[in-house]
Amino acid sequence: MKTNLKPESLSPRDEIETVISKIRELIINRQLEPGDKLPSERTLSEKFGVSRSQLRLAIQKLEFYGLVKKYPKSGTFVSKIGVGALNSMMANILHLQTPDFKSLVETRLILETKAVKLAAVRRTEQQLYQIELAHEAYINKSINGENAIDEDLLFHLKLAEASCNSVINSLMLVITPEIITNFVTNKICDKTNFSTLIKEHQDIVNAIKNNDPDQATESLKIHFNDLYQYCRT
Amino acid sequence: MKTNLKPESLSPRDEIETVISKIRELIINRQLEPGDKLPSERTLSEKFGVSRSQLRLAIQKLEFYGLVKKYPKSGTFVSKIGVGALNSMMANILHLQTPDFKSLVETRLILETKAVKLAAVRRTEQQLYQIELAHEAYINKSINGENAIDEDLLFHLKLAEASCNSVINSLMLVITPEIITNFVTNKICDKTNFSTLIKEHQDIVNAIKNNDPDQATESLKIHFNDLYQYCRT
DNA sequence: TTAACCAATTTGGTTGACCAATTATAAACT
DNA sequence: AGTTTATAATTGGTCAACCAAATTGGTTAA
Repeated sequence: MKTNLKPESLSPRDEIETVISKIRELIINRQLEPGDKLPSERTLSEKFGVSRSQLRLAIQKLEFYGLVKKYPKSGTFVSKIGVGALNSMMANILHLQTPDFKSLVETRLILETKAVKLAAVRRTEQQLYQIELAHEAYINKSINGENAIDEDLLFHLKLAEASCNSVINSLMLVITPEIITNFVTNKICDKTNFSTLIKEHQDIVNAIKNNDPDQATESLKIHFNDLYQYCRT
Repeated sequence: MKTNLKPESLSPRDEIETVISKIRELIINRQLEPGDKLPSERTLSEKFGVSRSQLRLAIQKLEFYGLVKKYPKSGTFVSKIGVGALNSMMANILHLQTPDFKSLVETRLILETKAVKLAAVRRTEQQLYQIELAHEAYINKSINGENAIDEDLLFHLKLAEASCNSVINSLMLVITPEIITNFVTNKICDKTNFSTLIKEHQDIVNAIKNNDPDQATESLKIHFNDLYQYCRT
């Protein structure tokens, strides 16, 4: 039987969620409306019974999801979003699960498929050169029989850059490393031989060079065929 | 003529970028290899001439993009990604522009189009019910002539949830509020009358209900026709 | 009455000191 | 000599005090 001497003590992580829950209740109870200025950090930390640093972390998280907006030395304001949406989004944030590998891969496929399509239309000469450079580096490393996973990653990052869509590029930057690190453990790559992979890369490069978005999309789908299969299982 | 008495003083934002640049140089010069443990925060802050809090913020940013991994009370470690990729990603992070509105909308279209397609296949009965509930709320608010932008947003968030892809759902949560707030200023919505919008929503709901992914995709494209046009301009 | 200015207060941002968990080191016992 | 245990040093995490910018309210001069 646990004595549980300190029932009020929570881990910092839980404290952050507690703060978000409390702020959510304030909004639900209409004590805090969209557009309103939040009470000062000191006031809220005292009101919620947490330290100011923990409260700041909670607000930082809310700001990351765009639910509040901070103005330095001035105050923090609730975003001008409807109460229902605010409520739902906060519930989502509170229940956020750590992303599963399959969702990561699936999302990567979606984003990169669109990225190469856009790249074929929008790429600058400079970006095309960067892609070709990365492609050559991949070839040189690969023909020596060495593992060229680094060069492969770099090649795909350059594809995302050439989409000329800053959001796609950012999102790819966020989800790619997580995929790479899990890749090593899940052993999904190195199924085919390197010469096939080189040719698949070359097809993508050519399509982008020729400003052919449909061909670029098709070439990428072929290249990612294994990944597509994986997502269906 | 400016006297510039404190040439070394930078804004905190710039200090963070300075720290990332310095860490990047360490990696380029092979003084820090993938998988290595970084020097302690105190050591690095002294070495770089910044306060520990600023250094922590820089490392927090690197961790967000998956370039380093923190283990509490133990140390911070460089992710096991190739040097070339690390270098390129850090350069990307340093040059990250604040996302432009068109990229945001374009990415939202990509993600939500795929989300409804997946939702039509994977949605649970509970998720379908949530979507229908949000749809009815939208109708009830809309037929009174009131602005139902909140209910509309909620409806679309439920669609993303029903995709059963945690990453898509998270990304939608991140980019949606930013779009909404800019929507008000850019005045892209309220072009069509509410009865048309209700029917478009209804078509999406029906397609998801009937587990028809292609129809769901098509219905959403019709609904987002104005947005597609906007992205092409 | 109005506008401009100034001081006091409030704000988020920043810092150096402290904390507990972890790890490295060395001593001690078998 | 090898293993275990005790101890000291190092680590990232946390906190309360401090800082400068921004706001606010009142006062004064036009």
